[in-house]
Amino acid sequence: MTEGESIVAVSGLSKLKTLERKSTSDRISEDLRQMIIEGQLRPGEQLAETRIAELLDVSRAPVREALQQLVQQKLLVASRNRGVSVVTFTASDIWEIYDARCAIECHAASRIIDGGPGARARAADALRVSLDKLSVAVRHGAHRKISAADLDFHTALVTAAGNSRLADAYSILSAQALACINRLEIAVPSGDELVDEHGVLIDALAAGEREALLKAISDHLTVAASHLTAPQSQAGTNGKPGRLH
Amino acid sequence: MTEGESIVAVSGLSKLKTLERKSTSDRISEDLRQMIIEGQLRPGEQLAETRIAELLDVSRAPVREALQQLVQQKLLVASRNRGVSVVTFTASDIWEIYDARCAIECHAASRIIDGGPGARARAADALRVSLDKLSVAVRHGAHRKISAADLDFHTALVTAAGNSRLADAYSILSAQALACINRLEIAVPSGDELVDEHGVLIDALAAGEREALLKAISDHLTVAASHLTAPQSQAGTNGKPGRLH
DNA sequence: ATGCTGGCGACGGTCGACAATCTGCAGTCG
DNA sequence: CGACTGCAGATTGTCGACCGTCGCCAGCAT
Repeated sequence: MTEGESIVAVSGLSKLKTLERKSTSDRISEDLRQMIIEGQLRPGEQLAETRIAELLDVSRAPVREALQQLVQQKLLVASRNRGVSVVTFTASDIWEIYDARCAIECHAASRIIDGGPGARARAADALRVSLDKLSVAVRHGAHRKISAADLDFHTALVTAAGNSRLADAYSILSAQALACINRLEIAVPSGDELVDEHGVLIDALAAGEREALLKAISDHLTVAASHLTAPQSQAGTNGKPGRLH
Repeated sequence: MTEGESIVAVSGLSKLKTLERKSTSDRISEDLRQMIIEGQLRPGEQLAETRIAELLDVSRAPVREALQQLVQQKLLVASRNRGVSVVTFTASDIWEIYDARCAIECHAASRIIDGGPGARARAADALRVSLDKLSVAVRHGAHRKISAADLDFHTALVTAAGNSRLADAYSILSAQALACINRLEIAVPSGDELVDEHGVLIDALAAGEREALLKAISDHLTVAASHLTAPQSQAGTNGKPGRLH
């Protein structure tokens, strides 16, 4: 009160400020989301409310809310009176996801450039931090870590545009893309190549080269989608059809 | 079975195929959504689960699910242990919504043009149908009808791109935009002008003029956002701040 | 007079139980 | 022998009730 500083802050008690401020349903939702994204749940697998509830030793109500959240995030699909099951992605789903990502990322990048040199520099700095984490993950070698860092980079790009609604829409697409990637254990073409590709994006952004940046993002996503839709390395060049898993 | 035609279809019973296939929570959600969109609920108004439940003579469970859906659609905001309240839009919210709409609509338009002359023609036809409805609404004169028809036109544009995820993301933005428009009973600058502006979009689309189309969409949305954020006609030219309602 | 503390009312979060619905299989009729 | 009908099991949809938490306000101490 007296100096604009809370008494909690000056007495060093701020560390216990957050004592589990999450509802049960949110925790369940986040845990399940992570399991789906990391591919620990098979596509099409039925998730019975009762089973999850007694597995977690909670009532069905919070489980139900959690499942509903994930349905709205398009990670689960619900059938009336038949419960929910883990989403199954077709090749056209993947194209949709990456096309939508392209829409949001390109617009975000364009808006950052519109923001002037200062905004460009700030965004580039933030992206460099994400890129460092990505390169660390690449060196470490864990698939899940790499893909997560990859998507974090792109999320950072969208976040830098400062439009929370764009970021919200992107987070849904990001989760779906991660689920796709992690389900088919595709080795990234080359870890270093992945880092380089993202580095190119940062350079174009920092330089303010709009057209080059937009094309780089678009190409980057198109290539990624291609790898996901023709993964078996010898399955031929069938573009659209083919169900994954 | 025998000829690929269901016996239901050939016996003319298809009309009763859908007999109220909606869950209670979905009906509640849609009704509330409509009320919020049409501005029948004041911004910031508290919505107590108990009150709604006994008002509709149902249990709290389906009401709770409906409210959660609307929270995820960003039409309600939830505070822990304090229930939900109708969303309040600030001027920066409006800019966010219209910026995000611009991202999705421009990308959709671009993809339609990518689809070639056939796709352009189909999309233009669909949009002309929406434009007819809009002009009818304009002649009829009801504000709510006009704004709804306006958004339907843009939704048709996004739908024509054939990306369901893009369409889903757009529907959330569309609802928010409608809520903004209907809350402040802005008379559209001129009904005919509104129709003309959309007609220009169709022409550019049919002609396949990508750059002109993208610019037209962007300008169209920017102008609309400007009208929403400086509505009082004498409130000065303060761009960003200012809380609506 | 001002700030803290305790009680009070209200609301959401969670729970266990009942009812409606769907799926699969067995039984039966043509 | 095939197809329709009815039953059984399981799961979801819905309900009423309890408990913890939050915001407000009166009362008290300073």
